[in-house]
Amino acid sequence: MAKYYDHEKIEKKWQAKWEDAGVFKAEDGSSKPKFYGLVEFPYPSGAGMHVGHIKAYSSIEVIARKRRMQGYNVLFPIGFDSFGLPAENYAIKTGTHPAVITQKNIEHFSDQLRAVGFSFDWSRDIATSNPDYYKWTQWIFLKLFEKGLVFRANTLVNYCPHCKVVLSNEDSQGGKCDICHSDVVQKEKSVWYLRITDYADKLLEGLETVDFPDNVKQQEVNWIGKSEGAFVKFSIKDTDEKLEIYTTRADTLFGVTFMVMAPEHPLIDKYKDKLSNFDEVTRYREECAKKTEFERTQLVKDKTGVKLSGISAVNPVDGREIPVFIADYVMMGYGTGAIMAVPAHDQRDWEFAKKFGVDIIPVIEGGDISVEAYTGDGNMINSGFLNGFTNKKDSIAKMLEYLEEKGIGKKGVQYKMKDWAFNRQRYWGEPIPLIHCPKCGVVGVPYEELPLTLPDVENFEPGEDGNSPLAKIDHFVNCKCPKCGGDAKRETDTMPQWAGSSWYFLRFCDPNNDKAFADPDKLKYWMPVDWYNGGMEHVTRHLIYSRFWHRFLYDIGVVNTPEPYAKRSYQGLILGPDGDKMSKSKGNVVDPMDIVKEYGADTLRLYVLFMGDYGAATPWSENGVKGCKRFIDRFAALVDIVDKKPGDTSLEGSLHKMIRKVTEDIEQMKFNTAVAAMMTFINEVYANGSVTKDEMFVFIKLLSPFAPHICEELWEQLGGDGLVATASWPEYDVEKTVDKTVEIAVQINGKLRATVMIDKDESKESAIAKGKEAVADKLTGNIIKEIYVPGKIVNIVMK
RNA sequence: GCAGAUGUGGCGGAAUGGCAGACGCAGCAGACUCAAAAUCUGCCGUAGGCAACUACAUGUGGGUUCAAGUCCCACCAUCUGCACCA
Repeated sequence: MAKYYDHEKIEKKWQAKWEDAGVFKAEDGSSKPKFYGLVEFPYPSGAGMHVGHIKAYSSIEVIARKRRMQGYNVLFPIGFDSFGLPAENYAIKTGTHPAVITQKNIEHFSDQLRAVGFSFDWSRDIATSNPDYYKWTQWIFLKLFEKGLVFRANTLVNYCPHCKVVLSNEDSQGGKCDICHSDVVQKEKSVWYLRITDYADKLLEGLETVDFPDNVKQQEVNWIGKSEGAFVKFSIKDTDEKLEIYTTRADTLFGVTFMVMAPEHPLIDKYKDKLSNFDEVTRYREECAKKTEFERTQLVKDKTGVKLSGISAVNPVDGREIPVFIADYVMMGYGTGAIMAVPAHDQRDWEFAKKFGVDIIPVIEGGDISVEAYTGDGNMINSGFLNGFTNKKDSIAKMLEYLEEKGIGKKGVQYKMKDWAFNRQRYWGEPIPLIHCPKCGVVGVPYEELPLTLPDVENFEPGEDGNSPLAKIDHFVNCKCPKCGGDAKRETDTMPQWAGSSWYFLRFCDPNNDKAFADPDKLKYWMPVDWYNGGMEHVTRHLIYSRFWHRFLYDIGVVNTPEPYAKRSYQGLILGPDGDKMSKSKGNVVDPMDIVKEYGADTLRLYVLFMGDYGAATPWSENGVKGCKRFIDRFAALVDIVDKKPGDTSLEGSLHKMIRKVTEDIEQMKFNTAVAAMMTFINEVYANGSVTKDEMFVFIKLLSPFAPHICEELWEQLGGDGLVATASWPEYDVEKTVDKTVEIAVQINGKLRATVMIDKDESKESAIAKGKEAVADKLTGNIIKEIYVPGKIVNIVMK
């Protein structure tokens, strides 16, 4: 069909025309209604774009183009998340500065994005590694520091021995380093944290106000992992020490028969002199320290532990003396790092008690505790003042009342989410703007000195001691304390990859501002993001982090909405043609640029949206691509039959049905059925042998968000006004989407027996009569019931 | 273990409780061609039948209903996330 168009030529032609006309430029403060559509900006990797990018961007692309045609002032920006390890690793290997390779990759990526014809507003292009940008990342960090949300702690952290970096929980899911996938180990380190747990409740509450898919919300709720319970203090016999635990079942206190501390619990060293088996305890603790978190949690195995011989605890409600153990099934990182064990009603405690021969006292009636722990509801027994309570809500409330009255316990809340480990011992990231002064402690870099720029270095390799490469740059490290003027040293760690992307959507509102991260009026006009599409893999990372930063900025009064994203959607993975995840090692990676070259950008865009349910993982099919190409060719060839039958109105109903279907399906991200509706229409046009020019204009408009280049070309050929990109979205007439006569099914006892044509307004009686006539020979029994569903079905129930 | 999702032809997938399989791919047959590709036309869930038609079919087993892929109960399988969370 090359006789109709040359895709390479027309794509370049129209991309240039759009650029010249500036049709995708968002207008600040326009009186039109605004629409802010956002896609997750890419990390500009050397490999260039992946088909996954195309799918992720095409959805909001279609919506943005449709919104423009519907009269909205649309902000659809793009930029680059350009700090990160791959550029740095490449720099280590080749000696090229990360800034150089990053710039090259950004240009390459930009060219590719333009070649696909995405309607981004390129005038708002940003890069997180640009000092004009990270100046404001540092500014926000200093605000967090000022408000006490930055703290330093010496703790066990996730550490990747291969990358030589500290990782956040989010970056070490499953015990594997997110960057190199090697095993993460636990290491004692002094690290900077952001107090994201202070925002746990706000992040939970915010979820109730936004339009996110339920599974996305649920995953965030689980990740935050709020649990309500109580902190209870147990005395250690013959000492003044108290051992505090966290429990969600304070009402089972009478069933506590032992306690367990995490092997890392700091109190253990205090008991050194009292312990008769300190050597054994030490050996066990060393054993545990060697294990990775993965080994410790992933392998559900036999309970291990050691009894602390020589000390015992006292049950605060009945004074019973109970043994204390250390065991690695208790984690230092959750609650207080110690638990009260109720073996009768907790399976883990039950297993431990069986193995170590500890008493099991039931306090809730039910189950068979000789077989397993009973975790259901029941009457309280063996529980002093709680005896006779029948539901856990009441018994917990009563126990809490008692604990608070006696001063031995109080209500408490715990989260699974941990504070955000925020420093990396790496070069290619935002320098953390803090100064260590021997006199004043930690002091923030003064705002007027921002950006604190990355100094040039010779060697990008992290130090063997786990120090950042910046630590070797004396002129960077040595500085004066802004408070006292004395000699001081700069923090040499950099921020994690996630910092720059935690607020980039704000910068798009005003990307060139050098007085503020964005002008308040512009923020007020554009925010919140109306529709944000991205990957499921970012739900517990980027999405949480950016919501946290944004909420903080709201609390200090510099942004105007508590939540940054009004609506979130996600795309399903594109799998390789073999149905496996695309990966270089499997050799099943499809390069989108090969598709653009061979079939054209329009075909690629159409295919990624047509290939399947947008939210589901779908394998790539080259034949499917060809099918989309065939459709576009058939579409282009329609010019031959425009007005073949002048004044022909036979397609009117089909046309309005298509407008309706495409208009509605796009809003629900049902792109595959929207495209199918257009394919159905084109089949009808060819069957009809003619299409009017006005019908073609409508068809071109509907297809233009998906396949904009060929649509502009045909629009021009047929003499359309201006650009399709700025034409108005077609309206449909509901009346015209309804057929005057319809074929309905005639069933006997729910089974299809015939079909019959009736008028759309046919009366019930008449429809049933026509139905009966069609199946007259089969009406052999007594008719019990006759059902008519207007325009759908006649069902005759016979005995 | 917990949370969420999914299960429909050879494949990707459609179906506000109302004719299951839209649309696309692949396949088969035909037209055009010296031929192939491209293009066009027709067929295309399974079984039986020349056919009209009939029976069976949406992971399995029950149920509700005039009517179930869709709703309810139980189970199986797969995927994703979290996971000794006290």
